[in-house]
Amino acid sequence: MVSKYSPGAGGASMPIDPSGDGTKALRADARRNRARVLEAARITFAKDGLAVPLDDIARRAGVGAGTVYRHFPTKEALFEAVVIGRFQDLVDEARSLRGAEDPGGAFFGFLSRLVEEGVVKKDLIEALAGAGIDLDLARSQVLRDLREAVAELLGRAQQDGAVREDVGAADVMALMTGASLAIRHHGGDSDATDRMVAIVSDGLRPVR
Amino acid sequence: MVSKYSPGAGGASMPIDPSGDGTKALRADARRNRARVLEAARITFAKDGLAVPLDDIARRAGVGAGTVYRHFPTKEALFEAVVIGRFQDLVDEARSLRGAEDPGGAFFGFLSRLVEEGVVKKDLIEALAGAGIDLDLARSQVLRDLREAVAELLGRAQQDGAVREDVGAADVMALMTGASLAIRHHGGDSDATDRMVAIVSDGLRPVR
DNA sequence: TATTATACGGAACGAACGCCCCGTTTGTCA
DNA sequence: TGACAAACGGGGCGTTCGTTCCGTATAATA
Repeated sequence: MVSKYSPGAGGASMPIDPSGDGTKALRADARRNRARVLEAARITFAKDGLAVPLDDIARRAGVGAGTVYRHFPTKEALFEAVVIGRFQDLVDEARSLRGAEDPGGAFFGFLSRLVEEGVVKKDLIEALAGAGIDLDLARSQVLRDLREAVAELLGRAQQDGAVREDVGAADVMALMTGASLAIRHHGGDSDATDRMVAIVSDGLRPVR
Repeated sequence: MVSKYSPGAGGASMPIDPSGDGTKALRADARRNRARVLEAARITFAKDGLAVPLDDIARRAGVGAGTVYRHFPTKEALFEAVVIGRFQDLVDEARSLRGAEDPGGAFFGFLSRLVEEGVVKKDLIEALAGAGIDLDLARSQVLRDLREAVAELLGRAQQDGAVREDVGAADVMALMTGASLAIRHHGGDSDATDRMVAIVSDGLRPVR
C-alpha cells in the first residue's frame, strides 16, 4: 500500500532525497499527521462514504482542513488512497487462495468475505458501485488486479464444476456489490447477511 | 395516485370547495403546470435520481422554481409523489398476479419486472435502497402495500414448492434492490440483466 | 371589460462544502 | 541555540443548490 503522493511541487533547491524513490522525506510531524489523516479517513469513509464533509475527517484527525489538503490534493484523492488500500487487502486475500485444494470452497468463501467487507465499509461498495464518483479508480491497477484475482478463483471453481459456466468475473463482482448494498440497507444483521450470501451463492452453482 | 397536497393555508373566506374532498379547485393554468412539473420530475428523477437540481426539473417543465414550490412544499415531497406513483403501479401489478394458476411463474415474473423497473428508474431503487434519503416513505402506505403484495406472491410460490422456505419478503426485495443497483452500474444491457435475475432466481429456488 | 384572487417566474437568500491563503508554529540542522 | 524551511490551522472565498419573496401576469367572475 505505498502511496504515489509526492509533497511539494519540486522547489528550486531540493536536497537530494535519501530514499531515492522520488518522495522527499517528510518532517516528523508531517509524517505523523499524514498517518492520522489516513486513519481518520479510513474510519469516517467506512461509516459515511464519500459524502462526509472533509472537515469532519480533519476534526477527527485532530488537524486543520489545510493540513489534509497539503497531504492529499483533493478530497477524492484521499478517498482513493483509502479505497486502494482496501482493494489491495482483498487482492492479497484472493491471491492467497489461488492454490486452495477446494476451488469451490475458496471461491464461495471469498465471496462471503467480499460481502462482509462491503457491508461494513461503505466506501468500498461505493467505489465498486461507482456511486456518482468520477474517480479514475476505474483505470487503477488495483481494480484490475482485483478483477483478475476474482477471475482466477472463478475459473478454477468453474473447472471444478462448482460454479455455473455462464457467468463472468464482472457478473460476480456486480452481484456481490448489489448484495452488500441490499444488506446494508436491510439493517446489516449477520443473519440476513448469511441468508443473502447463501441465496446468491446457490444461484451461482451449476444449474441442476 | 391522488395527492394529498392542498394549496394555500386555508385563508379566512375560502369558498366552499366543489369537489368536497378538501382540495380547492385549481385554476386552469395551475392544474396544467402541476401536471407538467410532475411529468418533468418523473423523467428527470428516473434518469438522475434525487441528486438532480430542482432548477433542472423546473426548466424541463417550462416553469419557474417558485411554481414548483407552490405545488410541492419541498423537493423531497415532489420526489415522494413521483416514487409513490411508481410503487402504486408495482402494487397493482403484483395484485393482479394473485390468482395466477402458476404461483412460481407469477412470483419470478414479478421479480423480473421489479428489477427491470429498478434498472430504468433510478429514483425507484434509490427509494428502495433509502440512499441517503430521510423520506418518511418508510411510513408510507404504498410501501407497506408493496411489501404485503410481494409477501403474498412469495407465500403462494413457497406453498407451491417453487421457492425455498427460509426467505422472507424483505429478503426478496432487498435482493432485487441489490440486483438493480448492480446491473445499473454494470452498464445495464439486457443480457446482463437477464443473467443476474436468473442467478438470483435460481438461488431462491428450493435447495435441492 | 373591470376587478380581484390566484398563480407565475426568477432574482435573491442562506446554508453547506470543497478548496485556498496566509499569518503562526514547529521541527531540523549547523 | 539561532535561523530557516516546512508544516500547521482555520478563516474565508467561490460555487452549488434548496427555498423564499415579491412584483408582474392572468384566469375567473360579474
